[in-house]
Amino acid sequence: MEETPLEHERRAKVARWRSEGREPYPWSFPGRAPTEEVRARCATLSAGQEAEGAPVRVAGRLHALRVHGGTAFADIDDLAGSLQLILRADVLGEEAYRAWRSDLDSGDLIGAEGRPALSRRGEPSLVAGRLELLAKAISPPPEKFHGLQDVEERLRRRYLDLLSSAESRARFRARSLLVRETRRFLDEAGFLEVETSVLVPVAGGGTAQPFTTRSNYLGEEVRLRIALELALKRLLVGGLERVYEIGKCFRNEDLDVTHSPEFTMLEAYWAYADYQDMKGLVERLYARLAARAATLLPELPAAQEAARSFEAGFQTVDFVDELERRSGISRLLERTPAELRDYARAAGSTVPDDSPPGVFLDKLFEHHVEPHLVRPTFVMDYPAVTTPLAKRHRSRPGFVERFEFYYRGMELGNAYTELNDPDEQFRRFEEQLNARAEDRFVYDEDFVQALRYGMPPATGIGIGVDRMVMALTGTASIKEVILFPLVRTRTP
RNA sequence: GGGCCCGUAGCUCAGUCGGUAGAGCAGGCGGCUCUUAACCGCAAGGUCAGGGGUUCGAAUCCCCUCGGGCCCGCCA
Repeated sequence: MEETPLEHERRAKVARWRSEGREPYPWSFPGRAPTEEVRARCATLSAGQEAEGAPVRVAGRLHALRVHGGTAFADIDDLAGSLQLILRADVLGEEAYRAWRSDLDSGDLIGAEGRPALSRRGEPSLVAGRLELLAKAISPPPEKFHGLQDVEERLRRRYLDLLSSAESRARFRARSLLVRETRRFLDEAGFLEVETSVLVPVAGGGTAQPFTTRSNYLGEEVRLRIALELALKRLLVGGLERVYEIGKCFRNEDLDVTHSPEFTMLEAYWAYADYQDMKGLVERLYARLAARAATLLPELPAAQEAARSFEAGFQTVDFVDELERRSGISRLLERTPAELRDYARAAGSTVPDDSPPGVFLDKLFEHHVEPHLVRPTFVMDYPAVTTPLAKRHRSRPGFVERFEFYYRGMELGNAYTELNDPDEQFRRFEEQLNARAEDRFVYDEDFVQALRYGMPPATGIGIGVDRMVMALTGTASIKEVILFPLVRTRTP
């Protein structure tokens, strides 16, 4: 690996430390308190005052070092905050002070022990009586003020993004805690978390292109799942009644601001309930998550706004009514497929002529309605044509019991009253097979077999976890909520 | 798949009409005991993404390649 002159300089410092018998990469730093705690202890001090009592130990990454002759100010970052260390020649000793002043580089991980104090200018600080190098950084961190601006570098080397951006750390921490909150919510509602297979013989539950690979053991081609649906419904047949899974799904398609080939899906299935029950569950889940995000990210306007929006509750619109209203096209359901296709074309879609009519309706909806679904919105009751896994509507012929929900023009999830009639399921799969010239859709025979044993009436939902985090943290691109998004391998 | 844009020092960015490479931060040396994007002085740091072409002369113009971004299309 190439070494820059800066790195050479830092490596020389490591060598010097070692030659003096000091370890630049020690094993631990016990008894360390979060910087937050020191800041809290400073709250009762007045400017220039030092706290009484036992010294405190803190550790973190050196972010800036301001040297003023016999005093130096060092800012360190840890997970949740940052803290100024005050290094003084008269506290550390002249010789030690001089050594630290020249040995420390930004990016170094250091530990300090000392007393909390407010600086004369009122900055919460720790007056360091002892310092320890915990890990020497050979490569310098990104520029301290602007941070890492290069989008490519941020994605390829996420550690640099995280170590230089408190905002990025806060976003990914929020993601983790929101997922934890989701689990807590579903656990409390009596759902059982399960893990089903990522490697499957048939990638069902959608029509997206799967990734394929090969099992040496089986000597067969296997696929990465594109959805969780068919596995979880089998568990309903098996009597697990309320199940959910949060896990990676894979679709061999393009990456854009709302799609990633590898993404995290939450699906939940609830026996003896229908899509109206699921609507209530979604409303309660999002109210809770948005409130949580708002407290996690108090300085983020988008998080505060999301909390207000979801607390106010969802509006409910009807798919066909809303589409007719927004597009100005009347009697949509009486239109011929050719008419619908022409409307879709006029809306800028290039769908093939032989697409099923439901596809045209979806395109029209995407174009005319989706951008307007800014506040939390349930879109209810879809025409049956594009939804082979949902149950027919109890009172509207030609419709299925399905809703999607939206926020800020982005689809966040999709729910049905689940189809559990094995014969009708078989027919719907057949229709889907016939509707497509290319055999992208392989139907899952064993799933129909499972339904023959009886699946309880149930509702189910799929929620894109990445999009959920985007919505609640006000993040515009899915790549910014995925730690290591898929990027092309660099060829030298 | 189509269109537009970007790639210059470790990082953040300038670079005019084609005239031979600039700043800030970081790093080095020196100064400074309350700064917080600290400050002041000195010195150093370049495969201008890569390759080819036009030209007396290319970071700059043209072509190709690589990587990335945005928009459109496709992906229920």
